[in-house]
Amino acid sequence: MPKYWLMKSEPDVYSMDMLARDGKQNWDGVRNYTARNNMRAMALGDLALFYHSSCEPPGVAGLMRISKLAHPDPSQFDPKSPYYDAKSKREAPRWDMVTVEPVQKAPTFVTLAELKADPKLEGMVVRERGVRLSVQPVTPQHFARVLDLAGLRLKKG
DNA sequence: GCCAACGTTGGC
DNA sequence: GCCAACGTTGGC
Repeated sequence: MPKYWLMKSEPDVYSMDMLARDGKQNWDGVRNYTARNNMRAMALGDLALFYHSSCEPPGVAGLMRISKLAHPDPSQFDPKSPYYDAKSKREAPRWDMVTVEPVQKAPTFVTLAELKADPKLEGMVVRERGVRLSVQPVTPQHFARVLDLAGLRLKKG
């Protein structure tokens, strides 16, 4: 059983289009323990919604797949990186990243306002005010509904 | 640009 | 181990 996720990125920094162009990307820079733990709970083949945050409008821009399990994020050891963490030791890395690959850009961008307006998406974490978790779990029901709104269709296995 | 809500840090 | 202060997230 695959699990489902939502992962936020500011599109100015990294967007769904860039992921589609790059083919795969290390999801680095996560510096929140809950978000990190969610990445550690991911399995190969898990699907994630690519969410654009801090932009107008915020919302779901596409679908991606986890292609490499959580492994240490090298930026934590790089003093020149904005994600540098002086307290993290190489023998005990504090921060992980996963590698993601694009599945498909959403034919229809689904805005946060639309997510909030949909009765079927009640309880979805991203809708909650003040919750700023950048890697969050999504229920299978919510996930299927968002794919529907986005015009995304999974190939039948 | 504002600022509420949050997570983290560090003094005690 | 409490909790105030601080820095950050992220919608608006």
